[in-house]
Amino acid sequence: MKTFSLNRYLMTRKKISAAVTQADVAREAGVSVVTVSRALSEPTLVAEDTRIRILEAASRLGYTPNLLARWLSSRRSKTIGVIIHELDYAYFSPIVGALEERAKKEGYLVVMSESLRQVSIEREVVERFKQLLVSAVVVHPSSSNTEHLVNTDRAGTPVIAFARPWDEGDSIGVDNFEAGCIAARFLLERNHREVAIVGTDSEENVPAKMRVDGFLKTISDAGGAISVQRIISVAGTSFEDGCMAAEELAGKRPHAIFCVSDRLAFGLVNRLLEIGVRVPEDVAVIGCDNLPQSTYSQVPLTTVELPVSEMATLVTNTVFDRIQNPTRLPKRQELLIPKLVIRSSCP
Amino acid sequence: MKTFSLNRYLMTRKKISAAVTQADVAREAGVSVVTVSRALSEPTLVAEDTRIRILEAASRLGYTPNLLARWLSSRRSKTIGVIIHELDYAYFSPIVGALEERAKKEGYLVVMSESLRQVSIEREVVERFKQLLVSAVVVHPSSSNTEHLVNTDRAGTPVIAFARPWDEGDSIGVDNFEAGCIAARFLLERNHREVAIVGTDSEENVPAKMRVDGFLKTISDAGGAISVQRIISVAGTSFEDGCMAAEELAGKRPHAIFCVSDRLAFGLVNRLLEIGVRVPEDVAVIGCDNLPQSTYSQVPLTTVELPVSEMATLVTNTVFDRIQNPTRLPKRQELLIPKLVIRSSCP
DNA sequence: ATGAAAGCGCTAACAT
DNA sequence: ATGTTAGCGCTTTCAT
Repeated sequence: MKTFSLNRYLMTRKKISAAVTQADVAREAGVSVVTVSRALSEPTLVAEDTRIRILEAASRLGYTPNLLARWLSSRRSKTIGVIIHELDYAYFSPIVGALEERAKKEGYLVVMSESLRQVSIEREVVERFKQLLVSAVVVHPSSSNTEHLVNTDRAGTPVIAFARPWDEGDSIGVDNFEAGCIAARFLLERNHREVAIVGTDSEENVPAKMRVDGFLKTISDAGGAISVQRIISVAGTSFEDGCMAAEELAGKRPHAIFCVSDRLAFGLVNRLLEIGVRVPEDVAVIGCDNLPQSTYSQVPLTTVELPVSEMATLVTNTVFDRIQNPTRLPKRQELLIPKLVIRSSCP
Repeated sequence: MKTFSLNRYLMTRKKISAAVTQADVAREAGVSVVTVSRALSEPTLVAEDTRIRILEAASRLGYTPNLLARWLSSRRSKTIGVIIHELDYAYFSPIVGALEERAKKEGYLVVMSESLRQVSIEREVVERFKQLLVSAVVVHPSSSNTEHLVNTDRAGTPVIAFARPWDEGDSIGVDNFEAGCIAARFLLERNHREVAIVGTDSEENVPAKMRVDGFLKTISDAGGAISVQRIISVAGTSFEDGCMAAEELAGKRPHAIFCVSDRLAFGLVNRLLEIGVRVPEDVAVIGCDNLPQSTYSQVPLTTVELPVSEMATLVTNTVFDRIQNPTRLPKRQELLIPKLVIRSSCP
């Protein structure tokens, strides 16, 4: 009794239902398993007529490939692991979208996970991705601690960072310093005299710091044409944090306020209006990110737009370059330039 | 020469780096592979001291489990496939969040994919999930065509639908008819005489239709206290669709407008304001969904809130009930009741 | 162009 | 409590 039929025999006895395998198809088509495998993966290696016979047999039996088996024997899974900060941070979604679209074409699966901006979680997720033998990791780093990313990359799994520049590997970043400069230049241009900044305490939020730095630099370069009345630091960059900032600023008002993120600006504007401070009549507000909601937030937001769709394309291309062409050599380092979007909050 | 060492020998020659396997750990710890496997998966089956020895050996060698192998031999992958409409539809994110949290605890991986509201894509994704041997599929169905879901469920992979009721399987739905009733009752209460509805053409959007039906039913039950001046149908439920609706409604204005989705309402309000129609002074607007942005949209939106966090809990529990307890018997059918949230767009 | 043999790294079934 | 044996379903040599 051959192994194969013994197997089937046992299954029948135990009423285990098993999926149709390449072995079944092979028998049905009168060829060997290898030929079936090839007909499916490397069609050119199989004669036209055998291939057709196999494909027919496969569909007749309702064959479904087993990805786990496929991936295990080829020693890597056709998956791309993506790590984002949070799901409802709409900002990244075009990036994942572009990646998914390309992945679908190339037969890859995208596996997505949230880090909630915690390195510890990020590390765990990366670990899990490795166990899955992902072909590449795409990550929006949540801190400057990137040892685990460097190690993973060195160990042979390409890691591509986005949004936040990363010196030691492929990175499609944004020039956050320049973002701050752009905001400041605009306020100078519009002749706002006294301004305030709403930034964040969070040690790990380097991008936010860079934005503040760029802003301050531009202002100091302008030599006293404008003065920074206050710099407020709130705990995070959420809507609620923005509300808190409003409380602090309601008293002696600057002419304009620069928020290091749009969400912060949404909260700020919301609370200011509640308190009875008009935007932009009493105080102008400028944000940074250009989230989709910025168009129709309470007061449509003037903001510095991050070039997300450009990032989406670059990230996607870089990922597949690395997968298909595993030369370890030059790391890709992009630093995209943001651009101003003028709406009513700071006309 | 044992297979094992031959293997290593070849790898060395060819400079292939391979991961540390249980076999390596077994040798290091002086036990068999099975014992290693057990020490890792079923610790109670292994003596305290051997277990410790194995764990030490594992960490000394830097062992990482291979999920593909694990899943292949156990004939199912510890993954949960999730299908949502679109990534930037913030609405579902608490559901995925709750699922991920629980999944992490139980050692499962969440694999997420977008259907873009197309059945064809939904079908493809389900197919791919099956090939992955997912333990369960969680889906926000994009149409009433659910054959593929029924089949998958029957074939032994539990399928749990959310947001949209689904008769033939587990479903954690929302009472969309009641949502429409709630909106209508509120308008009646506030004595709006002439109202309009912004709905959608899209054949497949049954939830939207139900909302309209509930709305109309309540109004006709009220016997002429209120009249529906117009029912506008736009192509989808996006911001842009809402803008189009505004164009049509700007002329002869109703007292209040019910939009079957918040995004529609955002677009509507945005365009109305641009045209010079004030909300709520000239016309009141009520939406449906209660997206996070509704709090700080141009005019904070009065809307009918879908009980998302309740859904999140129910979905998560149902999923793991099914996974851990694969009795085919009674399907879970929940229909959650929405509730009104009053903000300024319709005070 | 096709096939036979040998694994991929792990778990399950059955001993002991 | 531990080991032996036999796969999981596929791909990858290496022959033919």
